[in-house]
Amino acid sequence: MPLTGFRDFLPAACAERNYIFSKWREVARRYGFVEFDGPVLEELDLYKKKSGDEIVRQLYDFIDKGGRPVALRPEMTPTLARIVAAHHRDFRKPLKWFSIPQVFRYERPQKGRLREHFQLNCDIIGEASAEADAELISLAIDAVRTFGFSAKDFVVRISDREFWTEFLRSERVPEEGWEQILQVIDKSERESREKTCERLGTLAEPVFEILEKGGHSEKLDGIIENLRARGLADYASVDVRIVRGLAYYTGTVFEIFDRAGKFRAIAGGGRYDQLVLQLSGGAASLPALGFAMGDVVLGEMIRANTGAKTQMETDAKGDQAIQIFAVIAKSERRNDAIGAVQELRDRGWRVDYPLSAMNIPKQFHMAQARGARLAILFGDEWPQVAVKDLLSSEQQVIGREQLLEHVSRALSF
RNA sequence: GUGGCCAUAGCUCAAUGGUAGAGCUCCAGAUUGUGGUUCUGGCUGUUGCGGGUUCGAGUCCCGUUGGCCACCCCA
Repeated sequence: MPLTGFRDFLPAACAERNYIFSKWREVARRYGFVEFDGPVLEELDLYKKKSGDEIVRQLYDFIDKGGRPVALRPEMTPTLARIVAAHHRDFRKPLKWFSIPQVFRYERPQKGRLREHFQLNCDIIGEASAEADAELISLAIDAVRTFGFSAKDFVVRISDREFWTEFLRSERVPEEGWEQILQVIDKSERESREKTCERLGTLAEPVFEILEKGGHSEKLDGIIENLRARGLADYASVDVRIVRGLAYYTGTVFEIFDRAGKFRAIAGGGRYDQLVLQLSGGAASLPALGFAMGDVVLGEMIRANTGAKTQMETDAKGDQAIQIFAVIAKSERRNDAIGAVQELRDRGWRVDYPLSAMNIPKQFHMAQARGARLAILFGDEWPQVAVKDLLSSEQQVIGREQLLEHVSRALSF
């Protein structure tokens, strides 16, 4: 058994994971994003500095053999900000980078939440305009749409922290108290109105007025208009109840949910215009924004949808299947068979054959179980071989020298 | 970190306190030159672990570990 909250990926599960990753990559590249990666282990301080003790509590951290406090990455953004702070001069702005890191957190596992998961991480760095916000949100939408989901399945709820900080400034709330009030607003959906009112005190009345009237801002209206121009407006709605837990967000924030409300957030992200500046020690000031989409909740959502599930399973099955199986009907033909196997593999076909002597029915059974389309029989026909199409059951005997040509014709459609 | 439910073969699950079973998977054969169907046979269990009650515990009690779920928190 793997450790609590960790997963083994047996071949079928690994093939499904590959399916999700390849869809993510394909969509990110469609948007002009390039892939990067970083270390799984980072200095503990990288997370402590910006996140505070509350998050350190769930960090997977330890002291390494050199006495250094280190932590398995709980998210990708600090690593990205660290890399960008050091290397941004090498790149023309804006940067559009993505990664598919495995991230870790130490806590009790539950539905949609383990101690490790993989996430698609996409970030735009060095662009302050709201066009970047809309571009990133579009990518997030497409990264879900690509699995066969539509606007009736999920929605991205978009908010703006500046909307709230301006409100708090107008209410003359001291800046030290902002973070705490934002957290209360973030939780207001999950808690009773009484409790929220109590925590907000004198701010309760104006805050609830905003929440009930559906507050918005010019920036948010602009993002929705932008998405409308892309034909994606149905996938988005302004919702100022979204605040997000992380302290480093500075502007636009958003989360993606399934419409039925059966799952946790599928993805979340926002603007963090100060983070690169902080991590570079003031050397590089770059506006930035990004989002992360985890494989666990998305996977649950795919498995709960018949169409999406079938698509994933079909793809995963094809990922594991071979194309050709060499049946060795006479043991004296083994060397002739492995010679042909090697030639076919050199041509790029996925080919397998029995590693030990076994009777013919079993070899055909194996060919079929491995998903082979063709079985090539090496036996009494030699120097000819029998090529059987396992789908149509049609079989024909051809000369050995015609094999490569015959196979490429048979498998070309 | 807190709480609820659960724990029997590789998987899904049976077994009024009375000698641990079935289906599927896997392996072999029926069929020594042809897969998907069928039939036959075979393998695997300290019933998660440790105590206790009892003539006797998979079953009841306590502890423990693990899983699932919810809370906390949310990257």
